[in-house]
Amino acid sequence: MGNSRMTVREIARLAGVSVATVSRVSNGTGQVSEEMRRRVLEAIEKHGYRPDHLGRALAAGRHGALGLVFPGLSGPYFTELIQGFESEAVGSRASVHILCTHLRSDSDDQVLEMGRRVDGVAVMGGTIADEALLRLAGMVPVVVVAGEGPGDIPSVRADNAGSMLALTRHLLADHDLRDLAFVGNPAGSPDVSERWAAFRGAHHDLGIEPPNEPVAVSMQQADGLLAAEQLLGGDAPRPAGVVCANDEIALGVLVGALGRGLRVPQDLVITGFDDVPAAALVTPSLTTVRQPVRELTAEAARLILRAADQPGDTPAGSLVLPTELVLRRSCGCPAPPTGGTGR
Amino acid sequence: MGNSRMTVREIARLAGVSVATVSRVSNGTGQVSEEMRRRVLEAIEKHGYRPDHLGRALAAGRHGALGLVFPGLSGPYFTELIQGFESEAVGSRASVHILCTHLRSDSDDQVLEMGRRVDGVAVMGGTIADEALLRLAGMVPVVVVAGEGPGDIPSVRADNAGSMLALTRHLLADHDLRDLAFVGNPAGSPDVSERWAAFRGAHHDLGIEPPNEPVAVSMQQADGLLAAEQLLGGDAPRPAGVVCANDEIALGVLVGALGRGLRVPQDLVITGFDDVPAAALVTPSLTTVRQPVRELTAEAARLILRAADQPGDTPAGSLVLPTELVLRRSCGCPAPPTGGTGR
DNA sequence: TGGTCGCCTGAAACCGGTTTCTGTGAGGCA
DNA sequence: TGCCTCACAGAAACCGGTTTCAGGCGACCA
Repeated sequence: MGNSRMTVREIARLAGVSVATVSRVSNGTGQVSEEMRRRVLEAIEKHGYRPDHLGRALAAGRHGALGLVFPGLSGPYFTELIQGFESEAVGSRASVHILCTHLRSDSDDQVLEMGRRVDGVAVMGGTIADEALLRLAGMVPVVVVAGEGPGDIPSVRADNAGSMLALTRHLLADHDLRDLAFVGNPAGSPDVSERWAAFRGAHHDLGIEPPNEPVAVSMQQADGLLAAEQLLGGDAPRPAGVVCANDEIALGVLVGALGRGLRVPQDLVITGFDDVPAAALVTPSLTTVRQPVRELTAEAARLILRAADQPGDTPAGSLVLPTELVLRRSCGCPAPPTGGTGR
Repeated sequence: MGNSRMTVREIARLAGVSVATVSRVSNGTGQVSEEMRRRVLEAIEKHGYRPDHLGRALAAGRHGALGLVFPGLSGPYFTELIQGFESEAVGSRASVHILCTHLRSDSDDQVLEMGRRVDGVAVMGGTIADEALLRLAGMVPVVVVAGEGPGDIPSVRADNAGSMLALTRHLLADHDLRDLAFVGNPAGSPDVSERWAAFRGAHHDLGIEPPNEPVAVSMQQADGLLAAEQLLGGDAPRPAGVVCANDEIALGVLVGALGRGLRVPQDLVITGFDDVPAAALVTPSLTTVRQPVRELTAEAARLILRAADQPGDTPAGSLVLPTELVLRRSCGCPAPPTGGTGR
């Protein structure tokens, strides 16, 4: 028993019924007499039959699968994105296809190929060319996550600008800091681009000259350590504060600063973005911006599933999820009143 | 043009040929005259036809997809695993389905469902019940990654014991340390279980009494911070060294120790496992064990693809990839001679 | 000129399901 | 008793490809 080679016709033969009846029983659709149902269920049970996914998908005209495209996996941000997406998709009985485009020359082709295997795709902003994105959107529903798509492709993003504006203003105005550095590569992702723009914007609002160039590094802790080396290792005067594009970089800068004997925040202020779990636990705890990362892709999955269900529906436009400034010790603020974890 | 609703029959009608000819041309199989080929290619080009994946998969009896099952995503270790798998699979034109079983009650069912959608599955050790694993192996080729499967299911693992034995012996014998703590939950994964066993084994080999209990926490940096709190925060005498189940925990402990004003390695020795990029860059640089994480899943993908190609083939047995002890500053060793990154 | 061989083509079967459509028998009502 | 309705079962079409199989036709050979 339990052979997976069973087909609906084989079960029909064994149960002495037609394939239509087997299909009806196994799907719970249509009218089937008690006697027939019993015979079919018995045969199904006895031989461990489970309908083949391909046959079913072909007949239904839908794959029962969702795609997720991202540049490459780096750090907790991406794992949260994946888990948010996966959780929502599996909840709707859809499987999840992933595609890392990073360092792959034919990624646009790969994405189009994915478009023929799934019912819809979520694409991280800035991952593939606009032209490929538009062609993809011509085959299946597409949602851009953490970025904006061309045309009327809907998107789900976090409010980068609002909180980064508030954070930078807090450092400049409330803590009266000057000479802030920004660590992160605006060309690397739409998110960082928005954060860098808001960082500069806050300076301009207050009539302060912002730095001309960011310290353009990638988004992992190791990159933060490299940035620390660059900012703190030489003979150049060190900045008063380092605004990092994400928490991982910030943790790297923090470790680099502590390893050099600097006191944070007295000698150097450091801030992050994302509010990863470690941010609340390091000493000093990290001032950062909390964003609903999982919710980003979960919402994208919901949009895709809805669009796949109702082909004629109009795209949902762009959705911006709120973020929240989380003030902790590393910017010079006193420890939060209770517990101090901020979570 | 470019309508994705085109079918092989439609193209055949437009080109004035049979569906068999269209299929032959689009696949490059069989013999087709130049004239026919030209007409078919013209129609394909003109209408942007690309064969539907479901129909093709159904006819071929293979999905062109591989599955990867893991408990949940935490940290760089898992992202490396995914990327190793994805890279190898996409290179063979197979798409990648992922499934996070973490905190999901029906994960065994989900895994079996995945078994009907892919040509083979790689499952992280300790992720699903043995019984479900055996049933899955009855439907498609299965490889266990970082662990051992029941029955004769092949597996790909890193040599945890060898390097952890060497590392612990190094701390006990070469640095003459006593009272080492182990941070990590052996019940959480086969990897940690093996490392904990080897940690104790090295003690026994040298006639030293190991600690009875590990500091059982999860595998992320935040958990290392919690472990630091537990080990260094109270009034109890602090250990001479902390052997961590992975680098992330170790970095957490390191940050916790530095944040408390301790000097590493003078006041406290810390070691990790994995050799993540940040390990070489922190101050002090982290003594750890390098393991070929991407290679683990890449090898698993290759095994699966091979098994899917040759159904009668015997399973490959278990494969143990070598690991390497990387001695840096955090155990008390002098800085490596050149550059010091160890990479 | 007749026979054989080989190249090329298309009709049809097949992969494994779902769904429509037709038909049959039983039961209710006049 | 005759007619109508309704519940239920099965044959067949369908989803979109691939592949087998049989046959047509031209070339080559005797």
